Amino acid sequence: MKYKAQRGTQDVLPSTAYRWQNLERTFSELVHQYGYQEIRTPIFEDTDLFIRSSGETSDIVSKQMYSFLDKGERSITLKPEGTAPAMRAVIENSLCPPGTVQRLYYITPIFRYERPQKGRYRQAHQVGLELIGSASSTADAEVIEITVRFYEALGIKNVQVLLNTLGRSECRAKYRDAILEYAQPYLKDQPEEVRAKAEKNPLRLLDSKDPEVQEALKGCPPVTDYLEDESKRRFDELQALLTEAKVAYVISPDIVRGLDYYTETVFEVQSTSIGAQSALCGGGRYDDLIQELGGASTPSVGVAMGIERALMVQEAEGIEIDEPKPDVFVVSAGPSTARATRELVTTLRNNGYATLLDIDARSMKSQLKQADKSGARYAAILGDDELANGTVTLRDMGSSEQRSVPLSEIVSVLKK
RNA sequence: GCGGAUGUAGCUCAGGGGUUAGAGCGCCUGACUGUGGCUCAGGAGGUCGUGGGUUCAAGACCCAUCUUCCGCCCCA
Repeated sequence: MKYKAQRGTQDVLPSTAYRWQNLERTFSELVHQYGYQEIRTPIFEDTDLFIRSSGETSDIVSKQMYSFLDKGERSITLKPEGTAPAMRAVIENSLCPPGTVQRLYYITPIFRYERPQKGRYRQAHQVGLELIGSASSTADAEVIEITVRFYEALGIKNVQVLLNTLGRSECRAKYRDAILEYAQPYLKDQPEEVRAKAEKNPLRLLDSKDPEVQEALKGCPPVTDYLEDESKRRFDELQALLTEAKVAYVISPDIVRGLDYYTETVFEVQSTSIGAQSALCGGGRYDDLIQELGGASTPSVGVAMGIERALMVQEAEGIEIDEPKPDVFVVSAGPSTARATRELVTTLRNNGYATLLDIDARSMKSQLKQADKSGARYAAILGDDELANGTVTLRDMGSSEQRSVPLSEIVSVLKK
C-alpha cells in the first residue's frame, strides 16, 4: 500500500529545505530589525471568523475555504490567510490596547480549496507582518518598505510594487455604485451569475482579465475621483514616503484585492519571472477589521508573502543558496581503528565541526567517495599507521593536499 | 469549478497488441591489497499511477479514477 500526501500539498525535500530555511531566516532577521515579534496561532479557526472578516465577498471567499464539520458538528476552517487569525488573537489577548502600537509577524501554513497547479497549492505557506494600532501613512510605508527589502535580501530582481488606494468605506461605496452604473451597458446582456458577482463587488470588474470586461470599462473614472480629501492626502503622503525610502512603485487602479476588509492602501508585488501565478504577496490597510471581529476600533496595516512563490522566483532567476556542507568526513581503516574513529568524530563535533563518518564498514575508497559526495571540506583519515604513531592524515578535498597532523592538535590545525 | 495534456528504474525519457520491459545519468562492486573526481568491466534496482474491461495475449486498446503540468478562474 502506497500512502500519498493530500492532493495539492508538496513534500519539502532535503534538496530544497535549505532554501526554505534561508528564506525564513532572512525574513525573521529582517523584521527583527524593524522590531516585529513573532505570533503563532492555530491552523484551525471557526468558519465564522473568516466569513465575518471577509465582508461582502464572503461567498467567493468561502468557496475557496477549506471548511468541514468536526466531530461536534461545528464548522471548522483551516486558515486561508494569516491576518484574521492574528487579529482574533490580538483581540482575545488584548495585545494592542487602545492608544498603543503592536508589531507582529508570523510564518504559517495556509489552506485553500482550489484546483492545484504550479505555484498554487491547497496547503501553502506564508510569512507575514501586521502593524497594528496606527492610522499613519508612515505605517503603510514601513510595511511596504520591509516587503521590498525582503525580496531584495532574497536576491529577487524582476519585481514590481503595484500600489492603489480604495479610500475609506464611505467613498468606496460611492465608487462601487459609479462602476456599476458605468458597466450597465455591458452587464445587462450578461447571464445572471455574472451580474450577481459584479453587484456583490463591482471593484472586481476592474481587475478582470476578460478582454470584453476590460473593453466595457475602458474610460471608467479612477477611484481617485471619488476619494475624500483626507484619503487623497494620505495617498500622496505615502507616495512621498516611498520615494524618500527609494522604494519604486507603480500606481495600479486595477489592484483591488480579493478580501473585502481592505481600506485605503492596497498593494501587491508581482514577478515577471514566473507564469500565471505571478503575485508574490498582497497587503494593505484594514482599519475596520478588528472592530468587525469584536475588538476596539484599531487601524492597522499588513502584508502576507507566499513562501512557495518566492522560492519559485528564486529558482527561475537562478539564485544560488549555499547548501550546508559538513566540515570533516572521518575515514576509518576498519575494525581496528573504529573506536579511535568514533572518539575523533566526537571530539570534532564537540568543537563545533559538522562531522560525518562511514557507518557501513565500507572500503577506504568508498569512504573517500562518500566524503566527496557529502561536500565535506576535509577528509580526516585514521588508519592503522596513523593510530600507531598518534596522528591523523588531513586531506583537503578541494586541493587534494594531505598532511600528517598529531591527533591531539587536529582541532587547532582545523581552526586555521 | 472549466478546458487541454501527462504518468514506464532514484532522475530524464524510449518502447504504440506478441518470449524473461530498455537507454543515458545516478547508485553498488571490482580493475586499483590504505585514498574521491577520469576510464573500463560487472551488478542491484520496475505491482509500466490505480481499479475495471476488450483480447488466445495489454506497458500499449476502451472506461473510470487519481497525480502532475499548461491555460482559464482565483490568488500566496
